[in-house]
Amino acid sequence: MRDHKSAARIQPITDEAQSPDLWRRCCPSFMALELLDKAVICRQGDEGHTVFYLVKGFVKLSRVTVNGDQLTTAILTEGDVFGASFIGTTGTMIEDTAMAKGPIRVFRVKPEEFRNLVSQHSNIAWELITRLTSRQLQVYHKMESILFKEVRARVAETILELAGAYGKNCQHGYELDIPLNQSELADLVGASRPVVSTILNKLRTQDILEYGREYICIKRRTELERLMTL
Amino acid sequence: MRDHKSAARIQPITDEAQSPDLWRRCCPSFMALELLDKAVICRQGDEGHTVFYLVKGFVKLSRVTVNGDQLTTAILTEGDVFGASFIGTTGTMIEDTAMAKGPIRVFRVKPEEFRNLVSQHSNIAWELITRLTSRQLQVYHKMESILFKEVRARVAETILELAGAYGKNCQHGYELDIPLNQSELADLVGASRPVVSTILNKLRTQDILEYGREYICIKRRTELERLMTL
DNA sequence: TTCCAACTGTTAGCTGGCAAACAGCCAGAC
DNA sequence: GTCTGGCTGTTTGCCAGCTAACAGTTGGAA
Repeated sequence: MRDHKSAARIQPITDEAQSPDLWRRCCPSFMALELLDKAVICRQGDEGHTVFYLVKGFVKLSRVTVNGDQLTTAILTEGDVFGASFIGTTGTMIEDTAMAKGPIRVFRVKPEEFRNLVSQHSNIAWELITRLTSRQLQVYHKMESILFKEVRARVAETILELAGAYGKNCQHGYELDIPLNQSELADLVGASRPVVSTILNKLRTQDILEYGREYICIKRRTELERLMTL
Repeated sequence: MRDHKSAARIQPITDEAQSPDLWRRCCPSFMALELLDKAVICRQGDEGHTVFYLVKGFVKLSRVTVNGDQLTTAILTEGDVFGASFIGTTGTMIEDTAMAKGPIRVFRVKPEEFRNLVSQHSNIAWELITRLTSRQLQVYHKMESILFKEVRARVAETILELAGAYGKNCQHGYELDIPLNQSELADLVGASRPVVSTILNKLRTQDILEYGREYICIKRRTELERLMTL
């Protein structure tokens, strides 16, 4: 079984794309923002006349369906782009609410200007393309899991994925860098909160995980990995 | 409810990207292929040292999970790119088998050369970016449906989506251009074949659909649309 | 210090859809 | 023609996970 996820997730960003000067040159409307945890960057339903480039930190993309069901589509990292789905250049609606998880730094520009930037810097264009492609793969993989694995496996998978990309060592083992509570985890996994809660609890009694209100820590990784495959 | 899918799906392709000469200039390995229905273009598990650009026709991307479950990830149209997920430029595995649905025309090049092409033609780069982004949106939407809608609604949705993008008028109403049998539809919907079969049957007796071995035809679109929203 | 809001834990009952299994049907091969 | 393989139609259990509902916890605000 390939684990492209944990491997592919964090790619080094070309320094070029991080340089405010570069952006400023192409984009009159350029602005760098520093935001705090839980800040809402853009909201589902807004007219998408802005492109955001995440320079540092994590952003959660989530949506609410017409029936009020909650779903988290993705957790973004450094180098990801979101906001306007610059499809037709014309005002498309934003599909997901973007919220800072922990403090973040983002660049903000207008879509037309972003297009300029990309057109004039082929390596930024290429980076964007590879990123979009790998996000693509991730989503397909997640769909596969949702369709064919049971919630227990998906919880394990999701936690490992988060740990792989955004984890750091702590005293027990490996702690997630992202503050997530159980409902949020459930939304991310695509399952109901009660089920996720029970699963986590069982994992704790088995000494595989340790967790509290807003953190999760992996104690026995290999066990988790075993669970992942149903 | 927005129907970005049927709307956004078919975008006119810039003629530029269609020109073999242009490709030939950047890509020594360039080759244009004409393939017949059911031809396999690349196979899940292959080393991905080729990029394909679909010039004309439809391509089905599907995969088999470790447990043998079948899943169709996408149906591609003119202008879509597939094959190597040119993430790390290095040999990544291909995740989905690509099969021609009906006769097709594709361009084939090496990933490095494709990168050249894209770097030297910013509007091709941009087109690719917008396409990837809109495919992104579609997948998220599909995930949402899988999680929160029942199979009946998903069947309706899928058929409408296919019709919107790839349909043409026929004597009864609106016929899908793509040859799909029930198992294939089931794989695309993310449901089991028996369930899909029963649903289709019921839709036929309700005079909403007409279908046969490899074709589907919508007779009462508005009814289908009503079903779509559960 | 107490109170409240937001989080976690747990149960009970219901149900959509799955797997398995089989029967009819059709189309092209021979 | 007739045979065979693949497609379609349908039924029967069965169960994972959902909703609803409630109880226990906890941490910060007042």
